[in-house]
Amino acid sequence: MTEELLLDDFDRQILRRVQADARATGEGIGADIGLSAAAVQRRLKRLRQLGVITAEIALLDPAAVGQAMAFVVSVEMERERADVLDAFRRAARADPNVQQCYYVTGAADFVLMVTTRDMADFEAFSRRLLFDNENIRRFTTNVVMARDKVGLAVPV
Amino acid sequence: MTEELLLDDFDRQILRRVQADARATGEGIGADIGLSAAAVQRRLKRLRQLGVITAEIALLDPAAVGQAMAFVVSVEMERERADVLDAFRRAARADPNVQQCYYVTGAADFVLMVTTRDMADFEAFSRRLLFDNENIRRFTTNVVMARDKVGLAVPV
DNA sequence: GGTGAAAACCCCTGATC
DNA sequence: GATCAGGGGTTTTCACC
Repeated sequence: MTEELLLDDFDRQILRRVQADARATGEGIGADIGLSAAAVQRRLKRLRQLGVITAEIALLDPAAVGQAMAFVVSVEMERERADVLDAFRRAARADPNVQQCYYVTGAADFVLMVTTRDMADFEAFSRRLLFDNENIRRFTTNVVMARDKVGLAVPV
Repeated sequence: MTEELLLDDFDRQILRRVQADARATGEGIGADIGLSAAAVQRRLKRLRQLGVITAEIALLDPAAVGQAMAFVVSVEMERERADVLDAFRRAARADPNVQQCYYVTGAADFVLMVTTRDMADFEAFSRRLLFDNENIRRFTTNVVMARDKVGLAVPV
């Protein structure tokens, strides 16, 4: 289990900041929270090494790169055998149209966030990952009409 | 509508790279795709100005900051009146435990990705946003047991 | 329009206190 | 944690295609 007690208030303020803007400078952050630029950088380095910061990435406007459509797909497997679940996991993980894959409790076994260029692209995707899969009992698709809030930021 | 034709192959390669690592240097990227560091930086600047790159952010390990639990919540509204939908939208957007909120077609009206510290935290959240809301007909919650793939990267 | 090369600038890094 | 010096990355300018 990862420890949370390794973070003090400065760390949390830094994390809040870089969660919104990974390009914020040590000097800018330090000026706001009352730390020198070097101290902020030292803490950032530590937070990366500890694995608290897992990645720093660029977010793209899906429409701008031609990925206009998004879908929420709930998948119910035929039976919950470990090898069957793992096989689906791997396939979902490897599929470029799958943005997110969650293994969940409840009626569904998996919930996927999928982005595609258009409807034809989604049909190709669903055939590839869903229809041609004997182990899937059923799946339901919700078409995303509006992405009201999209982020991976976590309250800290 | 945002145009996609403004991107050439160099742009797409750069986008692919920074989607995985926003701290990649212009020199490193340029070496891989056959461009000078300056050219890469020029293109990155343009991609930011065009809004193709909407943000550069740090991703945190939820467990490391004490946000161990995640939920997929499907919400069905009592009736689809624009003002009712907008009110829910705003509330979801403002809630720190709501990572993502999608307005969708199908049985559900909204799908939310929610993270919380623990079950008590989720109960407080659901009371706050869901139970105390006259306009919600019903909602279903799926507890996330494993985050198999989590990202916002888009195929480009 | 685009690029590559070099200088200036800024930021990060490491050593020292 | 702060300060300062050194190295590296980014940004700008410039000449060129």
